[in-house]
Amino acid sequence: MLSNASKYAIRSVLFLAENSSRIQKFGAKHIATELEIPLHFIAKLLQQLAKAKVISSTKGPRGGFFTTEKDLKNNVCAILDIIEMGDVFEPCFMGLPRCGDENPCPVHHIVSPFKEAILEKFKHQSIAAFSKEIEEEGSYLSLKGIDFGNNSNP
Amino acid sequence: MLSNASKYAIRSVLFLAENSSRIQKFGAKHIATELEIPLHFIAKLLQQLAKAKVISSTKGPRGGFFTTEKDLKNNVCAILDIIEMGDVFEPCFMGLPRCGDENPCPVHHIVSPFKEAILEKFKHQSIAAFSKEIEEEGSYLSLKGIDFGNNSNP
DNA sequence: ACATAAAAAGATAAAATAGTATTTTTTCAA
DNA sequence: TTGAAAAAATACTATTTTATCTTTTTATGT
Repeated sequence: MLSNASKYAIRSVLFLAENSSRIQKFGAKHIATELEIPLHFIAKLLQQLAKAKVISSTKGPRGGFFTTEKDLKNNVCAILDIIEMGDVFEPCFMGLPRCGDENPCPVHHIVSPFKEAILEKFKHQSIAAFSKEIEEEGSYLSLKGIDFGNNSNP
Repeated sequence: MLSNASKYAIRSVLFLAENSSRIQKFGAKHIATELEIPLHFIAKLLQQLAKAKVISSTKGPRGGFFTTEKDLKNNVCAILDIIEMGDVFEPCFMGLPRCGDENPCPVHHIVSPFKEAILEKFKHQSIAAFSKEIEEEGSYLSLKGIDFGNNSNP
């Protein structure tokens, strides 16, 4: 549903939202290491996002990527608009050309509410709010180096 | 989430479930036209499915693909097992390597119930039952030639 | 001014997915 | 028993996605 590019981009922006500021920037290398994603791949994505003003960046020594208050007013869809072309959630799960409420595919009534829920979040919830929710919920952008000590895998 | 190959395969099998029998077979060409999918592509997929005994086929004149009572006892996951490699629904929506209930990604609690619902259907509902449901619900495998007469597009 | 750190830009390569074409084999029916 | 219809098998091409590498530009601290 989401391409790797989108997943990487979203996680990176949310990472910046949680950790960066005008005086606390992060290089592509740092982000790549932190989120365990390919350096050059994420670098290009971050550049696209910066160019489109979804995030901010400065060149040179002590430069890097960061988010401003204004950046945080964006939502996840703003990211997807840059990375993907066309609506990611538009196409029918079963591949029917004109699947919709009136002429549904066999799983339309299962897929449709899910799409709405995720779209609601991505479209109407600011990056700032999304980021805050992540903290409150205790969910993760990266599991790097985290050992939850579940003895299921010795 | 599903590849085009999977979507084509599922729709084709459900089409056969609804329309075919031991004495009513369909050639790849017919199915391709009916479901508006590429002929040679679906032909290859149908061959794979027939080889794996998910559907049946006979060569020669009056031959074609069809489903037997036994075939209909399969479920959609049997199709996916042939076409895709690895679990289609396993990977995390956000791309976290070990996302799960204990260490969730930021959208885990939205995605998880959806995956369970669709997996329940694909895993535990027979093709026969799926097909029956399609008839009862009035949902579609193809919208070819169907004009719903909504005046939104004149 | 100069060396350096970092982003920006561009070129290219590898892999996966999607789709096409051709040939061979099987089977039915005349 | 032979011709044709259809699946089966094989080989190939194209496109998209993913990933890497190289060079250029910009800003900063000394």
